[in-house]
Amino acid sequence: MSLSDFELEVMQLFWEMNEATAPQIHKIIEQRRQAKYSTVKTIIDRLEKKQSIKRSGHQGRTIFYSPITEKKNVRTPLIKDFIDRVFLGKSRPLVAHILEQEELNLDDIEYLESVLKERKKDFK
Amino acid sequence: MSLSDFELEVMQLFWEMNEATAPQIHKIIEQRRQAKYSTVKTIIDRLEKKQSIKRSGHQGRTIFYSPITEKKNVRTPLIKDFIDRVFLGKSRPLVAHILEQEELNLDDIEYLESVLKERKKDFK
DNA sequence: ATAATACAACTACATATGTAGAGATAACAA
DNA sequence: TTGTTATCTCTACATATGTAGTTGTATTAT
Repeated sequence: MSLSDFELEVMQLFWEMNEATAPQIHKIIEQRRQAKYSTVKTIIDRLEKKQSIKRSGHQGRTIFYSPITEKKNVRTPLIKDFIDRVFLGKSRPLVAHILEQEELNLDDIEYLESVLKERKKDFK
Repeated sequence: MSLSDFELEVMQLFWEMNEATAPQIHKIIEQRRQAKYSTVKTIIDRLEKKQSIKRSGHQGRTIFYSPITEKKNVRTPLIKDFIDRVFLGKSRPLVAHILEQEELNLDDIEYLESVLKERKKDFK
């Protein structure tokens, strides 16, 4: 089941925190932009219905949730879809764009060089 | 104005063809999946309303449309949004994923190596 | 000239999504 | 113990999107 932008934003928090309550998530989102508690809770309810998170405990009435879906399993199809939609399935121009335009420090560059070198071995 | 998936798919065709009619676009989409003419025409109408394409001529009643928005100007913010949404703004893990997982031939790899080498010069 | 066809223009509708209010009640504070 | 607060649950609603039907008429074919 695919996730909406807001749902993905909340999932990122669950992946980071591993376990969190709706009030906790709300407080974090609130620092980023205006959002009512009930809005955030609705997103969490939808994530639960989509089986991306599950109830993992509670303190009093307050429910703790934890991720079910793994980050990697969400990201991988998103990347493929994105490349298909925006770059007609060709990853090279996307990578080229990022390497040329997006923020990368020397460490990033050297790391990516090593990844490429590794990948190159398959062809020799 | 952002484009939906379907709108983007149609824009890709306009970028490729530079000028096209609704029936032409419909015939192409139809080869990919089931889609009525009126569905495709609705998307084209929405692209026109969003000022992504404009009427560039006609033959009889048949209208020719051409892109207004450039591919690059649509792609660039999409890439940034994607990295923000899916990778919390960090491009390195996205690139690493693609370099490791997505299809690349030797030519792609050598090209990307050269891009990296070029980019590296900024740091020296 | 008339019938058939193709296309444009308009309207409609279900679903997903972002957004939030209202009501109930458990937990807490005085 | 009783009022206050925090939290859950349920409901609602506007907009974007994918999908398509209908109608009118210009164009084409016979």
